[in-house]
Amino acid sequence: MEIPGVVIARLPLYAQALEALAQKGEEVVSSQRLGEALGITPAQIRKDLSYFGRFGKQGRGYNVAGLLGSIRQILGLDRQWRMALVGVGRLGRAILSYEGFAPQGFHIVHAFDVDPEVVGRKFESLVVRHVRELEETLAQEPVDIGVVAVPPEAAQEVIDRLVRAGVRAILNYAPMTPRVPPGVQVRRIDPVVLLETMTYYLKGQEGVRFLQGRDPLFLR
Amino acid sequence: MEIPGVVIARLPLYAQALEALAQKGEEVVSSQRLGEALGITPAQIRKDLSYFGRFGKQGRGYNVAGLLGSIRQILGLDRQWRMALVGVGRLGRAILSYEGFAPQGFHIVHAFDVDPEVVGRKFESLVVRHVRELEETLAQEPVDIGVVAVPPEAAQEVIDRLVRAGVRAILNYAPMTPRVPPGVQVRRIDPVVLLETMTYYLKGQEGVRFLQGRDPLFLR
DNA sequence: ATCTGTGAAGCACTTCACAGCG
DNA sequence: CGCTGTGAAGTGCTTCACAGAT
Repeated sequence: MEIPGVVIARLPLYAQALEALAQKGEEVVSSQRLGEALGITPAQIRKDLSYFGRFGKQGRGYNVAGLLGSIRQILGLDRQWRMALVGVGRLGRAILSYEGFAPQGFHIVHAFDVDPEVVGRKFESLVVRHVRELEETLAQEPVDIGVVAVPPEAAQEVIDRLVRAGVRAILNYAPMTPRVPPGVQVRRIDPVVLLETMTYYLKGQEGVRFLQGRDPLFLR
Repeated sequence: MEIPGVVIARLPLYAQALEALAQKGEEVVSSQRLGEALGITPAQIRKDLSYFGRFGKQGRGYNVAGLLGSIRQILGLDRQWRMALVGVGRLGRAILSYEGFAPQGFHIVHAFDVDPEVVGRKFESLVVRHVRELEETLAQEPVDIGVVAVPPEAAQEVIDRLVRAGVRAILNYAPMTPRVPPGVQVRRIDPVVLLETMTYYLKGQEGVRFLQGRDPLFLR
């Protein structure tokens, strides 16, 4: 059975909420309560989970730790993931020093740049290599995911090279839309694009405009 | 007429692509070509634009500069937007030094934190105030958008205070889902959540799994 | 001849509503 | 008796296909 992409996109939110519940010591949660925490209908949550199996107990709800474990396994978070960063400017350094990746099993194991000021320097115990060594490095020590933090003009070429080097997932911080072959995953991190989707609703001066229709998945 | 949220979410992508075309000196673009640049069908683009008016010339296409201007106006980007940052740790400082906001009309005009090490210090010519001064500061110099870069445990309270202070849009960098009253816009920036939506497709070991169904809007 | 704008059809996701189980 | 799991119904977005403009 083929699972809607939008369902996969919600699973990490479920996992995040379940982690918070687990940390509070909650052992059981109903689709009702989980839905309230996430602004998602209980029916949606039950339907989503039903794509993957039966995780709940009727009359009781879901075991928090158990469901969290199941979702993590579904998402492939029961292993470590290796990433290569390209672009070690201000943004790239912020990404390198972000402590949120490792606890979820994501590790930046290579960093590349073209700037002679940066190549050879060490950040967070990683020596920056020149981008020209990208293919060679990834051939010897492959990664699962490429993280792109270069200027938008350079991003397409970097992504092409990552893909040719076998990378099948790209986390793209550059403000542009890359072209990639089918089967290569791309996700965009672009705060300005998100801001621009909010100003539309703000501009109605104190107007009472709401988000219409289905919540388009930058859910909250 | 009420416009689907998903349509609003695509407009910034159209604007971004049009800016790139304008910079290349292109004067006219068809829905076909624009769609190819964005991985969106031409019909989708024409339908989206038709919600707001008739911007094209039959037989020719769209004037790049003209359409860009129209979209910017629709999104409310024909003015400046004031933002307040809460949380001036590593992430907050990276946000403060990000040069991508100003060119699109977004300006951080206040920065708040609770850490005595940080309060009173100056970053990018902004003096960090204590969060206890948030309400007073925003009463005197209001902002349109709140940017939240505090630890997840603190985020809900910060967002509550921003909303009570009149902020109706939140850009949330904290890895949690806040509850906000209806009419308040929230957008999430969470690289880990996006990574986790990719690992699902990666884990099928060289498997040929593709994203199914409608592209869930973290489009590329 | 080309490309837009759009009603209508198609399709995918969401919500309903209830059987069934603890 | 509460809550899950799930077919069926409902809804809204996407794509089609073509009239119409240049």
